[in-house]
Amino acid sequence: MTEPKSANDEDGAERLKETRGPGRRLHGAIAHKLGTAILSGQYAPGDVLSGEVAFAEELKVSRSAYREAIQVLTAKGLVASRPKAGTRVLPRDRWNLLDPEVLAWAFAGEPDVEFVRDLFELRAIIEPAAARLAAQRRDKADLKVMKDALAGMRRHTLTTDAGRAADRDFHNAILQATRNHALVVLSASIGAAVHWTTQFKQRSRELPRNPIPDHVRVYDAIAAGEAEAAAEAMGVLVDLALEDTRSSMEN
Amino acid sequence: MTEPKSANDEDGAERLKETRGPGRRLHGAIAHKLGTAILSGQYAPGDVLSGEVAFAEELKVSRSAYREAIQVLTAKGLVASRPKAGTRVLPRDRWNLLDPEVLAWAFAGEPDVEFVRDLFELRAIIEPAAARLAAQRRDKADLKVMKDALAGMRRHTLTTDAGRAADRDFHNAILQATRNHALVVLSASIGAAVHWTTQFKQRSRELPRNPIPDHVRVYDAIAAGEAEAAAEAMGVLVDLALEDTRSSMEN
DNA sequence: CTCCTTATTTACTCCGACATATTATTCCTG
DNA sequence: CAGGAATAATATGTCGGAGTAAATAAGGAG
Repeated sequence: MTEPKSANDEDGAERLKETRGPGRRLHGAIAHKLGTAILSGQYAPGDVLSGEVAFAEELKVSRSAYREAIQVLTAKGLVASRPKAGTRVLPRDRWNLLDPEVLAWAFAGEPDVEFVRDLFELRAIIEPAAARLAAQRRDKADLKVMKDALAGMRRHTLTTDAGRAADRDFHNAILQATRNHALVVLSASIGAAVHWTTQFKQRSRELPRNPIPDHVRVYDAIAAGEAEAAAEAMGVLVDLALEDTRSSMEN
Repeated sequence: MTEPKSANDEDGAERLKETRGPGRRLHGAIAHKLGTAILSGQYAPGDVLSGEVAFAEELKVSRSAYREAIQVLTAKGLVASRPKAGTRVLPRDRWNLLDPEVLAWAFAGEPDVEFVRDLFELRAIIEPAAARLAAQRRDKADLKVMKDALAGMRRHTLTTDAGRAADRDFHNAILQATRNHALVVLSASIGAAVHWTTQFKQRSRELPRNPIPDHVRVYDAIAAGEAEAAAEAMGVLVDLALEDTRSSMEN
């Protein structure tokens, strides 16, 4: 028996260590644990977390580690803490949902259907506009990156991690080609969102449709410098992706 | 002389306390100090900050406070620290520029012209699309909030804080009416950005143009449920705002 | 000479106890 | 009953030391 003698006491601590690895610090693990708990609705907005000392010793960690984790959550707008009042979960609209890490926490459990819809709606706004700008501003280097990414998608298909990475690279390259730093940053968030949703998509079943032609159409329009065509092709692409995801979430 | 005896040593510490107030914790002040330093280019990506102990005692704060500040910066993607290697400033595209606090830091010093342009380009993408959705989904309560905000803008004008707050409320109400949580969250970032840019705008001179009619046009279209008209009116509004800001930044 | 292994050193990481500051609550006074 | 002062609860800030991970340098094998 390598198990701890008092399974009940060490329960929280054990679960914590599972999510620890190289480069993954202790406070990071705590933040992850609390973050997913909040995002999954285990703590509702307005709820107050049990005191610093109590929580720290329940998790078998020092107060410092716990506090640093709380600072992370505070920085992402999930909680706020004041003396005497305790640490409260903030209302949802204060949450930094576009933060890649928060996004990851949101999709750690069962993803919220509503939120996925919202995310796709955001993609449907951003990406066609980005494609339009990319068609106007891309240079040869951008096109090469996109082309390579397309090749990667063809080679690996979206059922593999490598394939999904290539997909992300493709969308990333488009954002990059807009020469707009704000959009590039958004790409990190949207990329993460796409990653989680497509991964979710894979869970239920194989894709019935080949996504490559849609991507090629977008690429061709951008390469030709046809802004409106690029925007339209990207709009179609996002719509189809939404359809696929929706249908796979319903059953 | 109320100055400290050893001006040199306490320099950093003094500057720190200036930014401290009620609700503003020590580590928050440190994060603000370092955040603005990074955003202003005082530390370039790749630079390594002087060690934990050294920095902490230079600022006359405990290592714990310093560490908590670093965790905040880490959470926002500005820095990363590893044993032996030290704490390094990450490349710009890892920065969470859409985080309201990061945005505030970015505009704490002289705003970067390029970045302002990018931000307006993002507004020009998001807000018309948001207006389109709002026209389709708004209810009576949404319209009332917008109407009140418009009244507030008329009463106070954009030269006052109250007027700018009303402006923000108006744009916020539109985002809210989209019923899209992801967009609402973005509004926090964009709202902050608009706040900083308009504040910057005021610095140089009075506004030559009355912004109210543009806003009324948007409101009317949304109230009438005319999606395309709302999108177009909002597009005009953002374009004009960009023009105003651009002209005031050039001199 | 090059590459891999090992040792060392350096800086972050985590700890826990102590002192302080803040504020929600309570209770007292007018 | 209302307002304000005392109280208690809780987070905030401090300190210094032990632990740990990783970059660099030294040493050995091929």
